[in-house]
Amino acid sequence: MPSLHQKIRNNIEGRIHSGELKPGDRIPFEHELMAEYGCSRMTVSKALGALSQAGLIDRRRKAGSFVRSPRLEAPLLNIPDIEVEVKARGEPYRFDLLSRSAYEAFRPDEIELAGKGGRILYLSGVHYASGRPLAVEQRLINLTAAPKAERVDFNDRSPGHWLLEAVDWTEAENRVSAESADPETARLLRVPRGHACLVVMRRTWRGEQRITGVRQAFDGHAYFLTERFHSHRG
Amino acid sequence: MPSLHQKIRNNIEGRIHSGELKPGDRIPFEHELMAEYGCSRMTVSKALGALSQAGLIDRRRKAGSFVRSPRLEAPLLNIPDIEVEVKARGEPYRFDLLSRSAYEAFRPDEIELAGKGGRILYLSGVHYASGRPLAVEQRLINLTAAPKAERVDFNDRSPGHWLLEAVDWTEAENRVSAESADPETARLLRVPRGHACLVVMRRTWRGEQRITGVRQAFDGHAYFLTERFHSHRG
DNA sequence: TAGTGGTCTAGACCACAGC
DNA sequence: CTGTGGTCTAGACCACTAG
Repeated sequence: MPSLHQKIRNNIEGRIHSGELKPGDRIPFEHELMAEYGCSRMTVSKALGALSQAGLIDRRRKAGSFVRSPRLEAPLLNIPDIEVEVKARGEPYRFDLLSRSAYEAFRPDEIELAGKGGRILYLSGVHYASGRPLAVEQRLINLTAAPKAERVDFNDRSPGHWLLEAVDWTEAENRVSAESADPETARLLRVPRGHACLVVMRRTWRGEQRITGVRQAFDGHAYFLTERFHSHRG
Repeated sequence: MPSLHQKIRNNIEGRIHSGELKPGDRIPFEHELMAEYGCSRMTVSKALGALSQAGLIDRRRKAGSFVRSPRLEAPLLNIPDIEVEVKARGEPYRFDLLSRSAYEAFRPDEIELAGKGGRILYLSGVHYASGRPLAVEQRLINLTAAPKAERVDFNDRSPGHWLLEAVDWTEAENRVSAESADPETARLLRVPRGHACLVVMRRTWRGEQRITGVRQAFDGHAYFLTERFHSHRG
């Protein structure tokens, strides 16, 4: 259940993205929104403040709040943390662990991750937003690099979220592709077989040592990656 | 004169960046900060909420607020130039123009690009690598921003390649998603209907002015995007 | 269960920009 | 001068979770 200030924010954000409110348009005054939602001014202010911080609106005393033109953003890339992204949208998040096992590296990709004789933690599970499946994840963790992982209960925690907090990393590589959903993935995502999925494969390092490798398959219609950056020429 | 919640935020942010507070450390509880700054809880909450939204801290009920692991910065992002990428792999490149027309902006997305009454150049075509189709492209060019485009023969030149050389840009936004191939796209890419395609939608700006908007659909099995980057913590 | 953050209220004063 | 947003208060109840 989104909070009231989230509702107000989502409502206005939707009207901007739908084109109902265009750059330059004035959005209702705070006191008008107070009346519309029957709430206090602080609540309205929190919603508009968040929109302002997100760069969607421009607020001017005495004049009002106005829809901004697309703004410049710093080129910032991060390892997407699905848990954080879902919660940032004001939706409840859940991770369901499907399987878990620890064993000695055997396949070539496992040996590349943990070295010969190194131990691997394999995890698979599903990320949910508002109770609907968002992504299926398969992950290998190098237990030499992150030994604590073996004692963590991932039944209700996103492994990626835990790793980002628990283990320092120095390098990461994302590979993004599109694939048709195999029957198992389709079942877990609750989409038809063959449905287009956005697949992100990521590897992370700490120095020369590999930490984790993960494959995340998103419903292609429900998720997209966005990056915004500016020219080095200006 | 910074406001009080700004002071609190700046103070904590400084202690994080200076290393006094490290990832995992707990920052003072709200009631402790209330006493320290002699202010109400709402003020403290606003400061910590901003730090949380900025991704610097993680807040957990009953537990407290904790410094998060650092985010990463992108070393460089660029606009992929398919022509350059294909040739860099040592393969012959070809662009086939399918259709071309110039007209006045009509649809909402066209008006967003060129303004009301602005003129648009629409191009569609296929990128080939070693004679095999790699991507289908549909592109709108704002002729106010790039008037020279109207006199260019794109029958054998990649519009993206020409634009990158002819027109300066300051901002760009990429949106990456996965879609099933519609019949027309499938025919052009020579893949089955419903085949998973990697779709890149890109918009570019020069200051406040839009330059171009393009949608490129790649065979999901033949193409992927890769990015590699470093943590600033090392 | 107790303590934390999450949210919200009904006021208030002030700074600033538009009229 | 007036009306707007910017900030702040001193409460309150609720949700979640660590112990």
